[in-house]
Amino acid sequence: MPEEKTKVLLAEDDKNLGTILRTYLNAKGYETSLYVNGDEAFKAYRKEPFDFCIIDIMMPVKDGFTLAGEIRADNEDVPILFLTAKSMQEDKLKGFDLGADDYITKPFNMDELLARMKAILRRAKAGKEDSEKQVFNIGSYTFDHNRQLLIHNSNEQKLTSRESELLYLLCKNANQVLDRREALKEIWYDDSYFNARSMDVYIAKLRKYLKSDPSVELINVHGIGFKLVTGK
Amino acid sequence: MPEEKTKVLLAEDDKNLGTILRTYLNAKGYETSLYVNGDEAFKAYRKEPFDFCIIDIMMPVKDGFTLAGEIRADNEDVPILFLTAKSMQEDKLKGFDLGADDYITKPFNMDELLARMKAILRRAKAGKEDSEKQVFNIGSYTFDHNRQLLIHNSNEQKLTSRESELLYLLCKNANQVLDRREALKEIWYDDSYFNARSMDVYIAKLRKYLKSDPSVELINVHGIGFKLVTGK
DNA sequence: ATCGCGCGTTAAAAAATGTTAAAGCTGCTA
DNA sequence: TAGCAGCTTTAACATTTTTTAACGCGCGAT
Repeated sequence: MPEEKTKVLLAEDDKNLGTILRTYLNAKGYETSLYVNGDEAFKAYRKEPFDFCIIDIMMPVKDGFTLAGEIRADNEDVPILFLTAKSMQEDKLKGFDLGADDYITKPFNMDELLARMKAILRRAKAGKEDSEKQVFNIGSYTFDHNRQLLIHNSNEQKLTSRESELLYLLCKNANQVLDRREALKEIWYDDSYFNARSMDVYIAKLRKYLKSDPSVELINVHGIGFKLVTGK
Repeated sequence: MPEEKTKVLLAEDDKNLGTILRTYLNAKGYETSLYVNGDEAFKAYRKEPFDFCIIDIMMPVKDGFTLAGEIRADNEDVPILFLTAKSMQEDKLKGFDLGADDYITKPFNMDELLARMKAILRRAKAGKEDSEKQVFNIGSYTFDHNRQLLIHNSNEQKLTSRESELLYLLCKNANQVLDRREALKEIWYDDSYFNARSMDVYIAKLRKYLKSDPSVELINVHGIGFKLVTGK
């Protein structure tokens, strides 16, 4: 399967540097479009989406900060990397609060630029996978495993780590039996007598938290484990 | 493919300590050669290249500073770590500007020595191939690891080194659990009780800095570590 | 039915963490 | 070199989380 090329928007007013960069990035497998000021770049951006933006801060007509702000207003996920002059004062970078992912100071090594791009893209990708389905609906409850939060009618119950991990396993096995030993090995790394009793204590706690919705039940399967029955 | 072992040059005149160190490092997978003075060490160095140098400063015939200088003159990249006596004044080391990567004071813990070696080697490696991302977006905050700055609504909070390093590790593991011990070994080189408590103090500080955005949370995972949960 | 074992539940004990402040260090400056 | 300022560690105490203990009940096999 032919992999989709990453489209790079490059906004750089120095034609010399810009051309070199574009050539370099194209050689590295990126589909790079060069624009010599923020205005042109934004016009192009509106016509077609890009996967990555490299923006020089100091440009005529429309500077890099403004351009980045406009792009961010439209899309808060697309990675943005700034090119800054070495002379730029720290306080100027202060305004650099609009969700740029990184910056690099001129003059820079093109390999380093590439390395940073890759790091950002890798991270963005990982971020998407991470934030997958960690949120479950349990009857009228909502459980956010990542935040360790159990929400019911706009009131939030913070869960402890153990509570959250146990509820997470139960949710993954909703309406199925969660085996005691499995859970113990997963959370306590060892199914000893005391850990088993500890788990029972947590089951009791979860029942308390979940008692507001009678259609949700946490029932025991004698000698086997527990089952989270969600009402619907 | 068999991985190439890291070759370590160890210059230490105390034969007792030197032998123990060599044995320890060899057990940890480093190919270690021991020399009892700077002269012998440099002769060996000219014959074959090393990947890492551990040099005692006070040695007969040719002292550690001289040896390090000679090695640096030949190769400005090879990592050098000094062993110093406790009595040695800080300012003597400071004046020595021959590109040592670190030093450790006798008597030292061998695990700590190893941890520092690993840190230095990791940095050297990272610098070459994959310079890491250093600007992170944490909810409505922007964290610049390089400048040790935490920016929110165009107001800057300067961070101390420890704060910045810890936040950096947390960001690299955003929405994942950062293991306590990992962080301690990375930043404090040693996970002792007091270092762990120190880390807790820094966690509290970071929480204060980050409290302006309620969608950002720094939650504890009991007995394991911490997790930086970013809004979005 | 009844006996043993697994489970429900609550509370106390133990361990880990939260938080604040003071003590220790280091580098800088007058 | 004394003193100050910033940073880190240590100390002390508060709070939270987890584990252990204790007691009682009910399921299920005999």
